[in-house]
Amino acid sequence: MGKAGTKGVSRADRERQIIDMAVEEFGTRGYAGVSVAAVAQRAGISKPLVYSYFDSKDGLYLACVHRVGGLLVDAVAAARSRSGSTGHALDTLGALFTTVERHRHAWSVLYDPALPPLGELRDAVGRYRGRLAAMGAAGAAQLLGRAGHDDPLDHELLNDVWQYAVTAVMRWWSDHPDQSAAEMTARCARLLTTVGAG
Amino acid sequence: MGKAGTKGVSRADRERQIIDMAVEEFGTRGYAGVSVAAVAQRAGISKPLVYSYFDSKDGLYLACVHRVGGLLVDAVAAARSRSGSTGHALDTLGALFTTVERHRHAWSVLYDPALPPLGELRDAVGRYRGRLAAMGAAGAAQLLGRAGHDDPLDHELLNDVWQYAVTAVMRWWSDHPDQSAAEMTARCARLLTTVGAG
DNA sequence: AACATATGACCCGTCAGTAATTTACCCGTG
DNA sequence: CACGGGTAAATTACTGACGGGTCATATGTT
Repeated sequence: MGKAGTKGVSRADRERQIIDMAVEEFGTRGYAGVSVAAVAQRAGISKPLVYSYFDSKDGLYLACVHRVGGLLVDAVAAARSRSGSTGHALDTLGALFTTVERHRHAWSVLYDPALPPLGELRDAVGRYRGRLAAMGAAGAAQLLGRAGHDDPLDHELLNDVWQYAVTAVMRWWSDHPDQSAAEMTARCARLLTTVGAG
Repeated sequence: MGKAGTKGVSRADRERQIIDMAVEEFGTRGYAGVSVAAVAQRAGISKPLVYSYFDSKDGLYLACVHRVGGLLVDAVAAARSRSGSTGHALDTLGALFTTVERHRHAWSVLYDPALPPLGELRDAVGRYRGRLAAMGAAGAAQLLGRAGHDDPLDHELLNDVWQYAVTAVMRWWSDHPDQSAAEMTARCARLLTTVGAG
C-alpha cells in the first residue's frame, strides 16, 4: 500500500486541501501544538509533499494566515461599508459569524497568542490584525469621543479588549458547533444590550 | 565555576525562587514555549535541581498554578465580600490590579490557552478558573437577570467573554509596565462607563 | 559518616527539514 | 498507434536539533 506517484490531484487543489486541514489544526491546537506530519496525515498525504508546496512550517502557517486574514478583513470591511459610518459592533460580529460559519477556526489562527515572536510570520499576522483593529478602532473612537475621553492609551486598551472579546466568542462558538450564525448574532445582540444597560 | 554542593539556600527558598521565575516565563511565553532548562538558567541553577524539586514540567507548572490561583481567588473573594452583594465589575478589577501589581503574569499563567488538554494540570487550572468564574458569574447573572434574559448559554458566553476581556487587560498591562494599579483601575472605570453608555 | 544540595553528562522521543527514489501523466516523434 | 522521455506528484527513509527526564557523582553542613 501507499505507493508513490501522482493521485491525479493538481497542485492547486492539493494546496487548498492542505490549507483547509492546516487551518483546522492550527486553529484548535495552536501553532506550537501542531506538527506538520499531523497536518499531512489528516490530509491523507505525506509530510514531504507539504514541504515541497509550502517550504516550511512557517510557510504553511503563513498560507493559512493569508487565507483567513483575507476572509476576515473582507468580511469586516463589507459590513462597515454596508452599515455606513454609524456601524455598530453588532454589525461587525454578524458579518464575522456568517463569513466564518464554515471556517470557525479562522479567527483563532490569526489570534494565536503563542506564535514565534519574530519573523515574517508575525509581521503578516500583525498586518492583518492591524487592519482589523483599525476598522474596530473607528467604533471605539466614536464611543470614547462621545464620552469625552481622548487618552490614546484608552483607545489602545479598548481595542485590545474588543479583539480578545471577539476571540472569546469565536472560541465559545467552536465549542458549541450546534449554534448557527444567526443564533450567535442574536445571542450577542442580547449580551451587548444587557452590558450596555449595566 | 559552577561547582556542585549547597549554595546556602534552603529548599523552601529555592522553590519560591524557581516558581517566581517560572511564573514570569510561563506567563510571557506560554506553557509550550518554555523549556525547563530556560527556567533553571534564569534562576541561576541547573535543570536536574528543578526536577528534583518539582518532578516534571507539569509539576512545575502546577506549582505556579497553585501560587497564582490562590492569589487571584483570594483577591476576588476579598473584593466581593468588601463590596457586598452589589459588587460591581470594577471592584473586582481593582482588587486584581492591586494584588498582582508585582506579579503581572499571574493571570496569563492561569489562562494559557495552549495547555495540554488532559491531565492533573488541566484539572487544577480548571478548578481555579471555575472558582473565579463562579464569582464573576454572580455579577453576570445579576446583569442578565435584570434584563430578563435567562438562557443558560448566554450566561456561559458572557462569562467566557468577561474572562477573556480580563486577560486582554492583564496582557496590555504587562506590555505597559509604567502603569500603576491605580491608573489601571481609573482607566478601566472610564472604559466601563463609556461602554455602558454606548 | 550521613544527608541535603547541587551538577555535568547522558538517554531518548519528537519534530522540522532533506535526499533519493518511484510512479503516473502528457506529448512529441516514428 | 505504440513508445519513450520529460516533468509533476508522491513516497520511504533518513538527519540533526531540541527538549523532557534520569544517573552517577561531587560538595557543603551537621
